[in-house]
Amino acid sequence: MRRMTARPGNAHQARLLKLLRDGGPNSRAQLGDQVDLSRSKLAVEVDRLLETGLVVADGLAASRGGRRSHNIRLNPELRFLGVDIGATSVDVAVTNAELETLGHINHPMDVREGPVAVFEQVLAMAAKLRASGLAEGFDGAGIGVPGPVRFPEGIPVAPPIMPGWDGFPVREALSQELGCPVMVDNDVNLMAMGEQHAGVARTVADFLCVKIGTGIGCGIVVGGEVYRGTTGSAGDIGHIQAVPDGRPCACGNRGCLEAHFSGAALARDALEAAQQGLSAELASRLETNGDLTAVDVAAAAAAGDATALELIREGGNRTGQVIAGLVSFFNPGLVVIGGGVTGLGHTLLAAIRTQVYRQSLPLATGNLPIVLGELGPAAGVIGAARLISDHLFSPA
Amino acid sequence: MRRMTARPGNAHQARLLKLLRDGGPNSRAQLGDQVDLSRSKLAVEVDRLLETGLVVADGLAASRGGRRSHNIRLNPELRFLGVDIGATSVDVAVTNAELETLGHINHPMDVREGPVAVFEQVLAMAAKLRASGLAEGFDGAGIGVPGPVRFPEGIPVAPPIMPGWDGFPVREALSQELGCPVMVDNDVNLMAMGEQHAGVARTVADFLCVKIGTGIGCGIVVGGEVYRGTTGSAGDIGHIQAVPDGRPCACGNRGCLEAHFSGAALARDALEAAQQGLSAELASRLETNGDLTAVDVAAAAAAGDATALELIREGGNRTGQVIAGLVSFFNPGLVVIGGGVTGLGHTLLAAIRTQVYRQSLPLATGNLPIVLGELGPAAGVIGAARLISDHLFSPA
DNA sequence: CTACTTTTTCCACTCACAGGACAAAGACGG
DNA sequence: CCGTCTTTGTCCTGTGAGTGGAAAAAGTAG
Repeated sequence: MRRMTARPGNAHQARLLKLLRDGGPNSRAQLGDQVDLSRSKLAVEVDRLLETGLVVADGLAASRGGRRSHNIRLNPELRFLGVDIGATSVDVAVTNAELETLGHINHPMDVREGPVAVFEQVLAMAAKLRASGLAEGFDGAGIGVPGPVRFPEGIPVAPPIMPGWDGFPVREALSQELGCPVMVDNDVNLMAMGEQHAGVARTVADFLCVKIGTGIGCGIVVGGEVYRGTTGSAGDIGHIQAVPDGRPCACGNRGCLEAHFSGAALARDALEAAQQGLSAELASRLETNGDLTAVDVAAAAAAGDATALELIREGGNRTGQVIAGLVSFFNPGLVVIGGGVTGLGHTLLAAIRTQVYRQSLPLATGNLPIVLGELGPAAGVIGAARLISDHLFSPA
Repeated sequence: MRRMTARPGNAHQARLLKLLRDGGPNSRAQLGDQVDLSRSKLAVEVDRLLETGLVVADGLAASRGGRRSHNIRLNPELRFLGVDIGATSVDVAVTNAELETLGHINHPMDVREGPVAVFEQVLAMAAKLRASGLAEGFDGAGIGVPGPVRFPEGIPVAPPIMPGWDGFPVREALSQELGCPVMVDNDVNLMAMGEQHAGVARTVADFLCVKIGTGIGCGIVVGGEVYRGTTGSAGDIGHIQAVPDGRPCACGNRGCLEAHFSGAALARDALEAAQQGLSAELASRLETNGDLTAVDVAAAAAAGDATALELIREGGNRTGQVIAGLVSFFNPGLVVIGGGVTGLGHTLLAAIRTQVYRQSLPLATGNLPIVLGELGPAAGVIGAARLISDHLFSPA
């Protein structure tokens, strides 16, 4: 098919598109219940949307007691590409316009290989998804990168863990290659959008989404909108001091949260423990794999290894301490914990909760859920699809 | 005069009122340059505003080369009352509709005496201002209280330093007494609004406003709007842990920022130092006054007293450390330092700056001014007037 | 006094939208 | 099977907001 290029012509159409995206097929009458428009006006706007091809008829709706109505839905042939570039792997997914994941693949890849190599990989993965019949082309793509982004231009700025990406015109380059509109954002922000769209944060206006992976970041949502800060580096909590005069960090300071707890720090601590003979479990895993990662620590903890549990608990305490500060400051309605270390599960969560509930004031914590993300590795790509759909479903 | 009760009838009128508030008298043509409306539409809306009495004619404008235009301005008889209830004193000011302070008085008062006693004082001060001819009555009042507020209802919730205020219907009670609309907010938020309206933050959309007085709080402005959090306690940074296992705090924890640096903590430390004979300067002041406050420390520091300087420097370091974390998290475009301890001046500022610039990443600090508030004790009352004017100049 | 600007008013025209009337299509009871 | 009721979809007209051009009003500059 020819790719869609139409955009909503006004705010009403944008509203309707978003309702159809979030609510699935709907009759005109049901839409009318949700927007404050006269039936005539609604009919006009729906007709225009049908003309653009963004929306198509979709059979009869269930009867509500009288004349049955015809459903309409977003064009089922629309396809969005969601790309989540992590520090050590790339996730790519295809969704329809309702942001349902149709296919999702993951490939290990070091982001430090630079934008050219990474994009080659991303394009190959996109081609693979296309070849498997899930899409003939893409109507838009959202890209998440593990570092701060100058959002309007879609360009990474001074990303600490992505040497070689600074100033690279990601948005422009990928838009060219994919032949469709592209939006770029920090991967943590996308995770927050993902959990907001389809995960635990569906009903919350103000929340924090802490992602603990190779590094540590935090998505900030204010009034339902992602807050990115003055230079796009908001939520960069990995380098908040967690331990006075603590471990040296790559950033040049000491005691950064990231230096004490993150995928990388955890692997290092586990290796140390294994080598010092503190944990038979970890040592045997080291023997087998030749290396240790956060996954090994999670497995060891699941097997009841005391050292692994202690590592997780201590890391959780550190993280919880920082989050407690953020909770006092930001007073969110929800805190979501996600990222690669979600596998550490409830040991981690319990440690974080303990710190936050102990250190922050009751008014801020009284009704504050602290939960694990619901979507796991899909949060990023769903958030990416959501990002581009928000863009495309806004008036031009 | 009869008090104004009119409100703008639509968003255009609201926009015009705010332009006149912030820009002073303006001709229709000048207003036309700032709003995106046709001349005819503009004329209609201005006429309606003139009819309501909110706006009046104000002579001829300066020539711009052609026909001279007639200025219009907000009714100069409109009066707002700004009230800033601090922990240890009350500020009350009268402004006109352009938020220019016409009179400002301050009275020491302990907020712990409870809402009834405090309001008696506030009403007496308002009466005094009225009696001095500055106002015949008030068209609206903004109230700042030193604790979290459930904003829509204007009711303090669980305020730690204001026993007896929890759940007291401040908005309703004062509205009754003053006979005009009232809005209530946290005093720190009002300080932020004040600096935004008439101080250092005029051009910044996202900034933090740290107020160090008896306690420590932080106003958060996102996209030009004050962010209050889910339960109204956002910005409550006084109980963020600044020193692991540090001093015990009234909140039950240890090492809270407020326990280590605030007006109260500074007075306590100064007293200790004086009694231990570490500072002749402080000891002599203790002799004279029978007590020591932050003001004495400021004076001693200004006189070059090493102990006082050290106290300030250490407090600034602690505060700077916490602010550094907030800067990493929030990535503001500006940090304003204000409150009672502003008298500590550049010694304090230098200590804070050092910590922030050292601990936060360059991307966040690169272009980040950290400055003292410009308005001093007037910030709160101006912010209060701004709060109620924002409310009254919005469509009903 | 003349030519040119700027401001203000006036007016006709467009357009979005509401809301009623009516037709279409089904549910349901008899 | 038929008539009545309910819901849905379409048509149409009235209304009010708003635009933009023309012209009048009131200046400035030379």
